[in-house]
Amino acid sequence: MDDLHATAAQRLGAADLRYTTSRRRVVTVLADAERPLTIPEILAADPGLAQSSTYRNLAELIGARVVHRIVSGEEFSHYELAEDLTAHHHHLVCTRCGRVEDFTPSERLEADLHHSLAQVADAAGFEVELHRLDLVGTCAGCR
Amino acid sequence: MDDLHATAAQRLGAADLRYTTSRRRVVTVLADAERPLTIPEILAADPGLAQSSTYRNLAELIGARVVHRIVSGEEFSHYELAEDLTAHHHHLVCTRCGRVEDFTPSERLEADLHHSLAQVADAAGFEVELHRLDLVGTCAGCR
DNA sequence: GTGGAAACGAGAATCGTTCCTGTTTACTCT
DNA sequence: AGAGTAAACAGGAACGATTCTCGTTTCCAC
Repeated sequence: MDDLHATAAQRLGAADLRYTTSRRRVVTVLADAERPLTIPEILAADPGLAQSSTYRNLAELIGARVVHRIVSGEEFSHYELAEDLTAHHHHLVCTRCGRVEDFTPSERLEADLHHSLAQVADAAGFEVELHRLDLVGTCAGCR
Repeated sequence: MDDLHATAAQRLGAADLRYTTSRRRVVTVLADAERPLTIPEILAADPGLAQSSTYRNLAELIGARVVHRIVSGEEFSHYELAEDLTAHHHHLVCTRCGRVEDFTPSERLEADLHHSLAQVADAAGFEVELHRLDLVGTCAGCR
């Protein structure tokens, strides 16, 4: 997890940005959570953080590919560490409470996906950056 | 396509809503487009539509499961007919221009997906409503 | 140390979307 | 047909998550 901060610092540095204390704190909050968090959740997890700075820092962390933003559609966006800092995974989005959880599909499905999607993209002349696979429904707590 | 309007009318009726002229016009615009449209695009396609009414009607059409909303994250949301009124498909989202295109994966991938996702959902106690699979990247026109 | 650029943070501004409200439309029941 | 009633309409005001502004503070290089 020391590793994580080293990587974050390096990626920010590559974009001529500093890995300041408040940016490190945002990254720490996201690393400690085991699911994507909203801005209010991030601020609640570390009350020392200022809202405006956190929005700005998240934007810069996203630009440096340290953080990823998930726009679920309802209310707040969710933020999590970039996939290559954790593990490739997808999301279970609850339409009742808005909560977002992570899940990892089987290796086999993931490999098939990659293969099939590459074909589709080629055919459309589309250059794939990433793929998103979300399950939308009702979580265990809301059923 | 007459069929489409009949289904729309029926679904609205089930929710005690009327299939009025302006709602029919919104549905017609979406049916004529071969990709998800934004509000400005819908209004441009039929200048007789009022913005506020269109937002409200889209919300009601969504509630009646006639229309589906895609929140891409940047600027406007995109709207399209519900999948069971067209065909099951997914999206190519361009990060440069914000355009959203449809694509249909192979039957086989789709079947595998269904199977694997059902397992994941069961394990998490999650009740799946639908799955979303998006390819995010750069479209042919922006490369 | 000192200069200058980057980052901070409180509040203002932005803008897609939703809400309010008076008017119009369209079914239903005589 | 005509009145009564509820839904739908449409213009504009309001909302709220996010972004911007700008004066202050921090940090790094020389």
